[in-house]
Amino acid sequence: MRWTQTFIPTLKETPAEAEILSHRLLLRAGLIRKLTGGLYTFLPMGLRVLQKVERIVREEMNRAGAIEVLMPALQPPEIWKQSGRYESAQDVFFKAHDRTKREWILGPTHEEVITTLVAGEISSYRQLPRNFYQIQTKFRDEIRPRFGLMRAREFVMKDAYSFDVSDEAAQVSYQKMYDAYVSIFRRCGLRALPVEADTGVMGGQHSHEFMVPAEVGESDIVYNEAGSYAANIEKASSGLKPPFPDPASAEAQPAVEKFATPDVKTIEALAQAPYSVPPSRQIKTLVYIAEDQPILILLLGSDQLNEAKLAAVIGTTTFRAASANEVFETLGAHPGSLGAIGVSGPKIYADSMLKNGSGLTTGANEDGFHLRHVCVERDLSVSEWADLRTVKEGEPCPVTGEPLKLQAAIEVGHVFKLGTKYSENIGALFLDANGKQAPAVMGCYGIGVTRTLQAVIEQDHDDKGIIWPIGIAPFTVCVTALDIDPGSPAMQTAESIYSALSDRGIEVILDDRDERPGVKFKDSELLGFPVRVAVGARSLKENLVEVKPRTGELQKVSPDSVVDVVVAWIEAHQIPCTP
RNA sequence: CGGGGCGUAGCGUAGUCUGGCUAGCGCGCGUGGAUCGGGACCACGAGGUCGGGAGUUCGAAUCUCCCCGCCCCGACCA
Repeated sequence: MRWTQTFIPTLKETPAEAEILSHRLLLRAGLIRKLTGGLYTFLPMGLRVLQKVERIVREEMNRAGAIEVLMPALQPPEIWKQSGRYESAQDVFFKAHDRTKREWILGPTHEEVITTLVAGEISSYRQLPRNFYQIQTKFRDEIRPRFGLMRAREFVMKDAYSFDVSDEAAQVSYQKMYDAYVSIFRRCGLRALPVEADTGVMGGQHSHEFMVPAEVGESDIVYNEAGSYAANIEKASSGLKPPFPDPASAEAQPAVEKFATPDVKTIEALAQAPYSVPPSRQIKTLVYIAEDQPILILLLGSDQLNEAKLAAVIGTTTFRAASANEVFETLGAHPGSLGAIGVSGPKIYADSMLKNGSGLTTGANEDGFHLRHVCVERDLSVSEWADLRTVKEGEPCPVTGEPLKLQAAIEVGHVFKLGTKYSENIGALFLDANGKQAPAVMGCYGIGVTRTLQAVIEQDHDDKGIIWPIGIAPFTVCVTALDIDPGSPAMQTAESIYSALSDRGIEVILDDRDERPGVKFKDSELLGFPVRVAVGARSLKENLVEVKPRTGELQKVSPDSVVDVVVAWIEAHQIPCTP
């Protein structure tokens, strides 16, 4: 490819619309352009990278035995009603209407479509297992598109769906995908960490997310140094023991005592003099409305509620924090003086850290008053104990006991063990060896392809620009001709190096623009080509050209040997298909 | 949806508070010159519904109201 024959609109200045580095570089390097918020055009260089990531995904999916299909982007609402997700997924739908006003859904995901297909085509255990995948554009009405490709209204996703005869078989399919994902991200040069994840709205039983540690990441992961434990913060638990070891001592505690706390509205205020009750000796009482019913959640004052854990415990995702009015209706006091003592109506969920708790302080359900000397088991009627708190950095790992690390990360992939929810609702049933009908056991596996591309940039760049790994760089080598006069030795040499590298199967771009050397060098660094070969009169006088790996040392070699040098460098630095 | 910020040429911006003549600058773009190994230089030039609409005023980029869009923080996800 010749630079002048393609379209690479690089930007010297940073567009105001981009906040994070990877987004800026996507724009500046001329990889993408915005149409409007959350919608982007892939320009030639961006498209090449996208296609390379897709190629790696295809190779690894095929290798893992998955079968490629392509499903419609437009979907009928009926299948969503059938799976039972029509209502719960409302918020993410982009909808379209045809001339008869009939409603259509632009697919945010494809469980319903694939399960409908399988329901019609698969009827025997002899046809299983099967794993279908596609690379498709998904549409989601994001609350807030942001960070360029990171969270867009429309994005390219690889999604795979496995169908198995049993849980055990499904576990095998799951593991194959898990392993394929490890390979895919490794080959993209991404340091993606598999972490235990919450299943959220997918309603699955078991799941891992593939996370790329990055400051701009939208979720937090928790892990230990040894690498034996890693989980999404929503799922993470710690090895922390409740601070109240001895249940017997509770009986020896003094009776509950009410005391005045005028103007105290927060945990922090109660921790100050004259009260001086440390947060870890307070009970935090939260009021939530779950499926229209108020519930109470009790935590240590020093802990934060983890809503994903709460969802798992109460078995629904339709809940929210109660409004100040609802709180008052429920408990007769305003936030700041809330407690669960004497409360009988709402269910009370208590975090395990409160187990055997004594000598605690809580709100009196009377504005301006608190209660002290509270013993949890003695004074409170807890409906259910559970792990409801959010893990904090430095707490002991549940596996090894070493201090946990906390890190922001970008989710690039997610694997779920789904079970039979969709196959049952949509009727993806098969006959087993005994002639008995059973729903296929499913798994689903997603990779944000466009997001992965951006995550690579976010992970590997410097002040000059992008640093692509060889496997997904738009071109592997950039031959920079410092003199483009067709008769000049520099251009002739550049041309012959360009053809020779192309003949060796190397993807090479020849910078044949009528630009000053500085411009060409800056652009090749901004675009992040792994190797640059500069050909100019100055070096050529000594019969030399310059080989400069994007992140390595400049090397002067003869034009005759440059192809071998470059090929050898590539072979030494590319990421192999298998580790 | 709540909170904050912004909208002036392809891009980055000054001017807006405190209304006043042909709306200024840098990059990029065009022509010419000089130069020819790190976004260099000189000259000339093209390019603007000042996000849109309504209003106030002798006069609006500037003040008022309504609308639209974008960016950032929170709830959502690949």
